[in-house]
This record gives sequence, C-alpha cells and structure tokens, in this order.
Amino acid sequence: MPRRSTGRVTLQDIAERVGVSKVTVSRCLREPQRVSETVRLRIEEAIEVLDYIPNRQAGALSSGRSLSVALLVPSISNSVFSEVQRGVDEGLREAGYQVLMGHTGYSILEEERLIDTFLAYGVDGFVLSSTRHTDHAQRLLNRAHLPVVETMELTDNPLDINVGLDQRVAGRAIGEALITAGYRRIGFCGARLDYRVQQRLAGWEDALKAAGLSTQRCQTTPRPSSYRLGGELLSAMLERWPDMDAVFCCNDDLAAGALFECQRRRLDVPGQLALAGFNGLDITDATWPTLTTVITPRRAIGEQAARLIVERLQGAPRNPSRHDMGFDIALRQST
Amino acid sequence: MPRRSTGRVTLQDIAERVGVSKVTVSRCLREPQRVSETVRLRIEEAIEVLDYIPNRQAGALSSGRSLSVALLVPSISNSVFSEVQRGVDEGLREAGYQVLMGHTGYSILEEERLIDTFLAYGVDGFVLSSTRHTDHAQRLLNRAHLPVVETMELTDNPLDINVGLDQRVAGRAIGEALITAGYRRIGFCGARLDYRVQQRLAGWEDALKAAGLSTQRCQTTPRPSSYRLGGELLSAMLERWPDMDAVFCCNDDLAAGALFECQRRRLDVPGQLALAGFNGLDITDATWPTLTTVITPRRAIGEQAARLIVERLQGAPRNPSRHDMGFDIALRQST
DNA sequence: TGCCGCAATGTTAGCGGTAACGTTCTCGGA
DNA sequence: TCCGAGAACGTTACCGCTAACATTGCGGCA
Repeated sequence: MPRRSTGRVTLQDIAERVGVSKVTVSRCLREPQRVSETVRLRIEEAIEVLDYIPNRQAGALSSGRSLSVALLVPSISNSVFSEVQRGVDEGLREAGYQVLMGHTGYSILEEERLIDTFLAYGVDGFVLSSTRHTDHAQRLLNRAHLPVVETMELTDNPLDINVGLDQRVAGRAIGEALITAGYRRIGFCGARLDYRVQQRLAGWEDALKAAGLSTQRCQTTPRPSSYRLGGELLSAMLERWPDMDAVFCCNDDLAAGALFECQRRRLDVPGQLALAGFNGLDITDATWPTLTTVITPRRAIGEQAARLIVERLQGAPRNPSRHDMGFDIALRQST
Repeated sequence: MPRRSTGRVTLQDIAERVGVSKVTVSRCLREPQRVSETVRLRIEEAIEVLDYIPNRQAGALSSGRSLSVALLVPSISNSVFSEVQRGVDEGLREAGYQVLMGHTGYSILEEERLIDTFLAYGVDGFVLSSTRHTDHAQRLLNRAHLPVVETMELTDNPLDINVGLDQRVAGRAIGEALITAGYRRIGFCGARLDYRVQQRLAGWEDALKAAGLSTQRCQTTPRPSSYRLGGELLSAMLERWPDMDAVFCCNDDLAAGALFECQRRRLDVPGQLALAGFNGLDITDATWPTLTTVITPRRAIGEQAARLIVERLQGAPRNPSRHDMGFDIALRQST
C-alpha cells in the first residue's frame, strides 16, 4: 500500500482540475508572465476555490531556498530588541522573506543550539544580536555559506556583515556629558554584564579617567536587569558612596528603577542625584523627571541588517563589512 | 545533467562513511535503541566528525510532521506576551518542538496572513492570542486539522482549545475593589480597544452600575498604548472630570504613564487620585507608589497551552475545551 | 531437525515541489 | 515553401528524508 498523502491540496490537485501539468501551475505561481492569460486565470480560480496553500518544505527542499531568515535575540521581553526586530522584519518581509525568531537568553550555548536548529530548518540567512559566539557556532555559520549579520555592537573581526554602534564610545560619551554637566562623583551601575555592558563600563571609565576622576563608584551584578534591581543597586550604592552625585546606569530599566527608588527615598533628581540610562526606551521620555539616556538606533540597525541580507540573497558577493550606525545623547531632566 | 546537491552533509554521507544504509542512520537518530550498539557508536562518531545537521524540511516532507508550532502574538514589544511566550516555549521545547513566533500587530487580517504562511511552513499546531479571527482564518484552521489553542480571553465558541481568563469578570473585580476601598467617582481609561480591553471596560461598567455609580468618566482612544499616552489620557480626564477620585487604566503601561503624569502635576497618589492597572507587569511593583493591578497568569496560560498542544500532538483526541486560569487582584500603594 | 520469532538492517516508493531540458505549435521572413 | 525562433507547456529526475514492508541471521524450543 503506497503511503497516503497528507490530504492537503497540492499542486497536482490544481493541475488536474485545470487540465495542465503541475509544472505549469508551479510556473504560474513563480513566473506568471510565462503562462498564457487563459491558463493563468483558470489556475488562479482553482487555487482560490480549493484554498491551495503551497508546501514550502517541498519547495525549499527542491529549490534549496526557504525564503526565511533567522533572527536571534538575547531576550524577547527586553524592548531593546523589539525595535531591531521590527526593522529586520519590515525589510525582509518586503523582499518576500519570513523572519523566524529565536531567543538565546543571553547564552552563547543557547545561541549555538538555535543556530543548529535553524540551519536544520534551512533558513537562508542569520541576523545575530552579538559578536560573541561559541567556536562551534562560528564553524557552523562559516560552513553554511549563508549571509550572516552580527548586530548591536561593532567588532574588528566580523564573521560576515556587522551593523551596530560602538558601545564603548557611547559609554564614554555619556560619561563626558555628565562631567560637562558639572558632576564629579559619578557612579556606574550595571547588571547582566554581557559584552555590551562591559564595553559601556569601559567607556565610562575612559571618560572619568580622562577627566582625572575616580572610577571606584562601580556597582555590578550578573543578575538580569529589571526595574526592581535598579532600585536595589542604587540603594547599595547610596550606602557605599553617600557622596555620589550622578549615576550612569548601563540600561534604561536600571535607570528607571533607580529613579523610582529616589522617589521612594524622597531624593531629588537631579538636585541631589543625577541619573542617566542607555538605549532610549519609551519610558525614559515618560517618567518625571524624564531620563537622560543614550539613544541607540535600534530600528535603523534592524533595517540596515535586513537590507544587507537581502542584497546578498539577491546575489551580491560576500563582502565582510562594518556599519557604524552611531548614537545620540538625549540630555533630559534627570541631569 | 542531474541537479547537483546543495553540498551539505546528508544522511547518505554518514551512511557511506559508516558502511550502512541511510535508513539505519535515520533510525539511529529517531529510535537509537533499535540499532546495535556498535553501529550506533560509529554513526554517532561520523555525525560528530562530519558536523551533520539533519534537513528538517526533507524530514517534515516525508513524515508529515515538522516538530514546530506557531505562536502568534499581537505585539512583540508588549511584555504581556513575552511571559506567555516563555511558558509556551518552555513546554514545547521539552517535548522537542520548536516555536515559531509571528506578530499580528493587533490585526486579524495580518493574523490570517500569518496563519497562511505558517501553514505553508507546515507547522503542527497553533497558539493564538485571541479568540477573534477572520472567517477565512477560521476556515483554514478547521481544514488543517491541527491542534489550535486560543489564549488570553475566554470564549463560548472555541475553535478547539481555549486557555485564558474572563477579562470582563477581572474588570469587574478591579472595579469592585476600588469601590470597596471607598472610591466613588471612578474613571476608566483605555487605549487600542481590542476585544480584551472592551471586555475589561464592560466589567468596570458592571461594577459601577451594580453600586449605583456613574460610568460616564470613560476616556478611550484607538491609539496603541504607551506610557506617554497614559499621561495624555489622564490629562484629558482631569480636565473633563476634575472631581474624579480613581482611575482604572486598561493596562499597566497606561497606569504607569498616568502615575508619571500625576507626579509631574504634583498630584498625590493615592491621596488625590487612585490608580489601578491591568496585567501585573514588573513595573507595577517597582514604581513609587507601587501600582494596584490585576495580575494575569500569563506564564501559566502559556504553559497550559503548551501542555494541551503536546497532548494532542501525542495522540490525544480532539476535545474542544475551555480552561479558566483566573487572576489575582494586587492591592498596592496606588489605591 | 525444523520452524518460529525477533533483532538488525536493507529495499522501495513515495512526500510535494522545482531545475533542466524536451516537445509542440505558430508565425514571420527569405 | 521552408526554416528558425519563440511562446507555451510537458517530461524527467531529482532535493533529503522516512513509512512500510522485505530480508537476513541467529537462538530457542518442540
């Protein structure tokens, strides 16, 4: 007994109904202008009537192209990446590609696992949100000969394409902005401490050292960021360094949490303590006082990544490149 | 000239290296206990050495199962759904399924498009985050004979499985909580006005009417929620109804934004105005004052959805059902 | 001794598409 | 009249994997 089909409508069903071969139907879907008007109309009608849904697995298997691209982000709940995702999604959808998203939970091992999974699914390209990967992951990506974009931070050794901003320069810039604003006893508070946060910390140190200021007021933890953690870290810092006059928080969540803690303590911001965040999330422009932050071009990063991937998928040659998308300092009420 | 292969390592390559047929290799991957120890070890070694990655498209095409499930959420940036996503993801991954996520932007037309896309990709099931769909989407889902879970709200007419909470009852509960706390001139502010928000609004009206209170203080807009919008809506409401003593915001983003606006106006919360939100996002427990809210079991909803999908994928019969996951009222400092 | 059963592996025939090449037919120009 | 070029459609052979069934070999038991 032959294996029975899944029961779904196939190209063959359309072909039989119209009285042509299934290649003609396939052609009609991919290059309509190569099929005569009359046949095309009848095929389109049959597709409509039978609710035909092409089987992409079969198509991909046969053509070697899946028309999908994987986007790996560290965390879905972190709104930082939802903007990147939007940019990527929009750009790729226009070109007819579907974005498949995975989240690594900030773990390069999990990233490796996902790269493996999505390679198994036959994606045509990858957008990663870091430049740090396991050796095995790098090997897999190199062997696959697919376009790969590493986003968010910049690196001197891109796997392929690199789109992001210099996190260290940005950290230095916000440090300098605080110094320019007159603050002298500036703290840093950081959570998670992934590579990007470390870079921001290094930039903050650069700025303070260049101005001859102490970099000792530095409170970090490997725990994941959250509003509450921002409050906790700030409390610990106020305890250790009561004279602190400003804090650069490694991201906006911590900064907002720190602000709430100040409100709880009836500590005037920026009168008694100035606060700065990083990323430019919506909340920084909504709180009272509004929060000074570094606005990162996340959407633009996503769009650029999509553009470069599409270019490559449409035949552009492999050409390792680095795209610095810059950043903006938004000086707001909190400093 | 025959079509050349993609150059990727295939089952055949492994088979040749080990000196067995490719079926044995395939079997070794799917049912290791059915292959002799010696052969198994040699196959595993070959897989390791050659960095073999199975081609899921081919596997899915042949077996009719893709080991993937689609999860459609309205918005990725809305942290409400990231918890659902985590629950779904965890549950499905354990069972060996990959979650493919799509976002509908709160549009049922876009949902329809995504259902079509993911059917083309051959997913084995769907988790939707609403009970509202286009007719065509419903037809597609019914015809596909796949397990489908509609989450978040409850419905009397589930497509298949329904896991959520009664949004109207929850809206009523928070209304009653405000009344019990002594508030009498209670407002409602809502954005987006999707079905769930409408239900919460109806619940709020139920509560107020039952207590003989006026339901006129109701400010809504179709615009999407944001912190800033919460501030804008509150401003408009204070203008129209200066005597208002409490506001139930349809979600936590609006509530937080309203709180920030109160701080800006030096309006004491809850002294001069009480605020309540909906969902129980992290921020509600971090602000000063902390925000009263309805805690929805989003993670549990996701986990339950995953459990029920897996059950069905493992052979349980179709059995339309409704699972009320309840909610909790968290009375905090803002009321 | 012969036969059965089972473990281990192989053979065959697809799954639903698409690339590459073949065939048919029409039509215009030398 | 004949030939050649396209347009329009068909045939064939895969893509890489797996379901279903076939085969082999060995041990145990009547």
